[in-house]
Amino acid sequence: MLRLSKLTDYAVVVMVRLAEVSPGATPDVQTSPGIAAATGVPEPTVAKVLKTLAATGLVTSQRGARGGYRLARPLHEISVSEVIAAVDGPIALVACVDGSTTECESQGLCPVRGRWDPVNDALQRALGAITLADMSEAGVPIMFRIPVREPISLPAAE
Amino acid sequence: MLRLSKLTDYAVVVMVRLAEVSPGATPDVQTSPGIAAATGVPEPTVAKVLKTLAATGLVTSQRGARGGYRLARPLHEISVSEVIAAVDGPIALVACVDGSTTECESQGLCPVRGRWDPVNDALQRALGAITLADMSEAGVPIMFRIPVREPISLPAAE
DNA sequence: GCAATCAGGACCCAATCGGTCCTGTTAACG
DNA sequence: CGTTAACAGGACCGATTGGGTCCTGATTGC
Repeated sequence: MLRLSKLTDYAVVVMVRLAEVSPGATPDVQTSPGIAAATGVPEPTVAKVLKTLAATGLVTSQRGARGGYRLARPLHEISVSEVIAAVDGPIALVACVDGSTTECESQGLCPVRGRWDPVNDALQRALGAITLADMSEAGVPIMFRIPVREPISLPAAE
Repeated sequence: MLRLSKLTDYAVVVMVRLAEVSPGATPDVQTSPGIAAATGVPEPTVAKVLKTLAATGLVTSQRGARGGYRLARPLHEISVSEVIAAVDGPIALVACVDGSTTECESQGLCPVRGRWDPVNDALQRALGAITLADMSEAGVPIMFRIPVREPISLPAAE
């Protein structure tokens, strides 16, 4: 596998979307329904992702009426590994990473006890070197981006 | 997550074990039950992993009586990414990697369409640079290794 | 010919993820 | 001051997939 969850994908989509707001705009925050409408991701899922991201500090929230979410840092300062860690938990390739010595039933027999650590480390460095800005800019023509203002409440048909 | 399956872990254990045989030894192959006894991994699981590895060419098999398995290449020529790809399928972080344009329901809206590609590439390079030899040597004192000869049928108690 | 061993399935159970919903709590606006 | 809009933080369920076992062949050495 090594296939990460859709939630992480959604998180990237949402955060990139979150960056599409002028710093001095009147509502400098965006609401869950608004982002859902703009990205096509179901509202409850967007809300769930946003709450998770807010809990880990990658985005900041404004409660109450006229509230919403805002990026805690610019895109180019947020690495992919941070997003993955926030949504999917710590990046660990295998169950017996460290500690948990009681877990492995084949205690002294397991020839690779803790050997995944360098692999995890390499992975961490590779993912830490890529920022959301790298995933956002280029690749997708600007014409495909939905403008921020106007939540464009989608008709029920679709 | 990004937590890969136990099968991959077992595959590494089994292959490292497979390397613990002298090139000119009388039985230069090892059987599934023998490896299972030496590593502590359940026999059926070992057999399953071995069959998968044989199907992808990472190990070669000798059928019939006195048969068994043998590493196709030395440990230091087998990268972690190969093992992962063999057991868990191709390394792809997200469902919509390429092709499968019909999959994404939020077609033109998805701002990161195909943006995971550089991430996957970085991952591939990171994992491709680490070989099984890197995971085998050091870290585990040689005294913990079970000698190859003598399958030491474990007592039922433990 | 017999026995040991791999090959390649089918199969089931459990864990986990994806997704939805409900009930607070907060804060702006009239 | 009340109402409303929006986040917070759960519980909850269904579907998918992985982990693991087992069974029936095919092959080869003795």
